[in-house]
Amino acid sequence: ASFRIEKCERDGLFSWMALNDNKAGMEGINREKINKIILEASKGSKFYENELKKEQQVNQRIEKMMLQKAQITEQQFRKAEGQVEKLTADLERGRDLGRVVVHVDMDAFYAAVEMRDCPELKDKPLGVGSWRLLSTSNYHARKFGVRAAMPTFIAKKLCPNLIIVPLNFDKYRATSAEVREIFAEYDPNFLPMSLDEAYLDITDHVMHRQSWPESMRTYYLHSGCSADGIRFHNADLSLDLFEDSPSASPSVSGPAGAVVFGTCAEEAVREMRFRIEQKTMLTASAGIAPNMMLAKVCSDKNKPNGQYRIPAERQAVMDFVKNLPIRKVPGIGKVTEKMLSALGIKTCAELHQKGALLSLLFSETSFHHFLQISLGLGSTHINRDGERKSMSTERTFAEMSSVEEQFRLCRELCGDLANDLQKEGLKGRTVTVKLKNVNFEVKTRALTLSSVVSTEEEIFAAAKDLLKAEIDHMSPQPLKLRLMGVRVSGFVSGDEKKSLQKSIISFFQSGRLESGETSQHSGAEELPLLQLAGFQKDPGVSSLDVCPVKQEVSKQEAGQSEQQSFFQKAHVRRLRLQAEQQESPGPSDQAPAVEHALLNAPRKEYFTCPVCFQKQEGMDLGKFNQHVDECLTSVYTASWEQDVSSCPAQGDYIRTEEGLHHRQLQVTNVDVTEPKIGNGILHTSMGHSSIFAAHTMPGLMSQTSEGCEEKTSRNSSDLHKVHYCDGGHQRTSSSDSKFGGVYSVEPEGPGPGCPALICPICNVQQDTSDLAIFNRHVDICLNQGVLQEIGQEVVSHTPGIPFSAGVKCQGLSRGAVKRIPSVFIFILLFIIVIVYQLNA
DNA sequence: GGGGGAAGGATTC
DNA sequence: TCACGGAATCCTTCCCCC
Repeated sequence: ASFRIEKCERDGLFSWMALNDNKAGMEGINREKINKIILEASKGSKFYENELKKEQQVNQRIEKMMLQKAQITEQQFRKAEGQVEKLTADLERGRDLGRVVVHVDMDAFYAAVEMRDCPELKDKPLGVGSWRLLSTSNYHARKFGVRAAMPTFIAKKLCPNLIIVPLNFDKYRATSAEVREIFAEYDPNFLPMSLDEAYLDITDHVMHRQSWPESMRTYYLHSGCSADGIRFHNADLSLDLFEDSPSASPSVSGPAGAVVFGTCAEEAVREMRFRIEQKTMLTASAGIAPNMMLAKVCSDKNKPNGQYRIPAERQAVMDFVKNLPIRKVPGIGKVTEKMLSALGIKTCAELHQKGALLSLLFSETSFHHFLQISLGLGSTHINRDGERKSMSTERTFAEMSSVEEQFRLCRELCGDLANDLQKEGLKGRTVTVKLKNVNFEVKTRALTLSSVVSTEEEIFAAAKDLLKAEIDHMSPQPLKLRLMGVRVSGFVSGDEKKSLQKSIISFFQSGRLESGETSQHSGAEELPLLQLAGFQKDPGVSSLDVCPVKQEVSKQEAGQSEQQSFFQKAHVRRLRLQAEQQESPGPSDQAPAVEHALLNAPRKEYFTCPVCFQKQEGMDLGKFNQHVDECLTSVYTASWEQDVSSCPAQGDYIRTEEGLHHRQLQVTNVDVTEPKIGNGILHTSMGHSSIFAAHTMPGLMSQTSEGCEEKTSRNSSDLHKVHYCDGGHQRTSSSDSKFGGVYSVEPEGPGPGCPALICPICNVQQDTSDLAIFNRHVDICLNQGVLQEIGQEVVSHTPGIPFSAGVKCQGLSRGAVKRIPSVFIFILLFIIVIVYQLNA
């Protein structure tokens, strides 16, 4: 390593590690001296080694790019030039100079707040952050080369007198709120980018301002009192405000220090900055331009405490952009800078000159971006409605090799993330685990689930499998980590949420992992019958968890979760029994008794009856089953008394969590004494439409109403397509459903006011209004599917990992089907009840 | 070939 | 103090499946 470093030093390749002085307040500093100190301090560290590695990777990319460049023919180049010309003309046509966009950035925000609240710090070099890393520094410290995101030990080497102040986000948030109040007066829809910066579109404000009387543009200098009670006079602070543009200075007059601002955009921004300073004692810088990209660059131009405006004219924009270093443009970091630099591009003008070359060497997206920059184009519409795409939490720590600690931390992170997600009411489908080893190498491992997740258990169920996979991958070497993070992304949109609420299928599948997890040994290969019954994969249980896992019952999760809890608990019981019966296979080599201990945090337990929805506490599974049987019997008995030959009518009631509902539930042809699968079809009537919940079992051919066949294979990921009817028009949708879909049938067909009888299994309309005949047909369909399914081995084990929920059902005869436990009837009932609930 | 997922990387504050 | 963050977004590349 030392040889490599020496070689690099010789070759002068340290620009990669050198100080990034692309920051206000760092002009005119002794770069050479500072870089030498940084280099000496960094040399030999793991971080440094990793940085060198990264730099070499970029160098390889550049070499590859140069090879590509060498192979470009004259003809290709001419063609590219033509395309660039055409695209440039298109972009020019779309140029919009009509908006007045402002980017406001508070100067050294955290440091400025600390200095304001502790004036003794005002003239001293200050760093704000931890003893590991600085978040920012004041302008005194910047003169020494101390800047944001610098490790504190290096900052101390650069500036031994540096004072370190810890972060105090509550204070920054409070100040930020004050500033935002002012922003809102200029643009109620301003876009905050962080605590200290925001974009505003003041086009409307400036327009209205033209007719404002002077009194509305007059503000007063006043004395104030800082947070710690020290008196100050803002007149001192505000002097700088008017220095950058004397010609446009507002007039200060009168004994009270009245300041009158003008009507143009620059005056409006100056007024805004004045008010910010008066209110918070902090200065802000601003950029005014026709688009966001330029406004951002401008706000840095006269930092600190200054502003800059690019007039809304094409030539002014082009003049500004001409000599602008590409590194100043947001979005161009050190990698892009280095790559472009290798092509001889350092300014935006050069970026445009080499447009043809760039179009041949970079992706279309990148090239378009470059071209826009070179023309001084950017977004003129401030998008305030952007939805969050992901949420994550991560933590850096001292080296961690213990599997026990790693799993514990993983669970903690999942818990933290779950809290954050729940605060914003978000549920996502993809769980990503981020790991950084002690060599600073970062790995991410992601898993996209079939249903959305948001609770600690659900997230942890996926995250720990991902973590486990990495631990196993490293085995027998320990996984030495310095950072772990968990991210949830793939949030459902508003529409999807609605559809999810409606979908009983996804309801059942909550917490169940997709096929991809199979390879992660996560126990996706559960018994389909159990899946159908809602015996979903316990989010806290993977194939690793042979020990019983208790379920946490969140009080916040009403309704659905309560119903889920029964199945989860029953599943847990099943796991427990299985575990007791089997020889304990023990945890996998690394993982753990510890992991089990972690997973087995004590939790409150109770069952919720899926029939009467009453909470059943203090019962063991036997007693609870007895209760469910009794409930079922009473439902069956009641349903026998109904006239099964008439069309479903409204008028019956069903009990749900919310109470009794005016809905009908019919159960026909059910043999109470000997429940038989498929021997009963359940009808639900929802006014003008009937809802049938249908399941498509693995290996079953389901037929759509248009006669097309959708093959469903054993691979659950193949079961995405759901065909369903909607107002007579069949649609195909990609859905979470693994079992099938929800069939909505218009009340046309056999009789007025009666729904057409469409078999929910084969999806073919039946030419009868006789429910008994129809039921017989569905029985046959259902039995065929079930027989096909259970004729196969429905539970597969991950080799070497006994999955305790596994129940083998092989080679069952038709007779055996008739003796399938009451659970199946019970499952069907449950489906119906849920359908009612959701539609109620 | 297109779409989607996974993984890694660049960039910003 | 012997040491380099956390959160979010977007992009690219690779791979698999249809």
